[in-house]
Amino acid sequence: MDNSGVGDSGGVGDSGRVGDSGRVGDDFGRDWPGTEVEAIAVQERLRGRVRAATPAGFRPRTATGLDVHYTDVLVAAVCTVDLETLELVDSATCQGPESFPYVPGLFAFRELPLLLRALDKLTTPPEVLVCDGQGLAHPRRFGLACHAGVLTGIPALGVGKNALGDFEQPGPRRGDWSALTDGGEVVGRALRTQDNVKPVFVSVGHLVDLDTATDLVLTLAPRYRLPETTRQADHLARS
DNA sequence: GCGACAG
DNA sequence: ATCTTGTCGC
Repeated sequence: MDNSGVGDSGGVGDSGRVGDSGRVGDDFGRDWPGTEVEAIAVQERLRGRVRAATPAGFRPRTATGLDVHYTDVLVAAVCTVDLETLELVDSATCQGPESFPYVPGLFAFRELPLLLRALDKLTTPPEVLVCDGQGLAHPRRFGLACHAGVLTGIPALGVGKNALGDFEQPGPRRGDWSALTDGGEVVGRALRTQDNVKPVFVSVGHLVDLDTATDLVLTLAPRYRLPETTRQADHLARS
């Protein structure tokens, strides 16, 4: 088939050209508001495009981690690792000035513009995006991972170090998990990736279900709390 | 109303 | 996110 990147369904090429090149970074569907009110409106408009099911035959060979480091400017880094060996196979960075203030719930507007430009620089098309933050585990069900997935058309999931919703402590062993809820709705999982270590918070971004996302995160974190994708991207962003 | 709040 | 020493453990 063809999961070559941009412009999945929905179809309203409301800003910029329609994707035809297979590049990750097409302008399709992108707009970067300048105010919080506009940003929330963008989230409300795009949230309906999220697909929380894993496409049949989804067998990624690589996973791509996204992270942003804050200094004078923002440094976005993306790192693709082989899911078999967890070795780095591709990476890119991009830096630029702060373009949106930090507002919990409006994260994507701060980090995504640079992250998308970094994704454009990759040699190999990403198969699944592992975002540093939440996906559906978000007050409007449209966190960074959903936004990244919808704008690129690439399967995406969120792995947060902290949660926005409510959860009970999962069991103490690697692989144990408990439901992460918000307003009584299950929006993700508190997942223990290492024995007796604080859990991470996994949620669906786009084109993956919660079980698949959980499996991927466990695969990516055989030894450390955070997935290798995140660790590699974090390392690259601060170098 | 007030506080808390992904990175 | 970032400001920051030492310390315990594999």
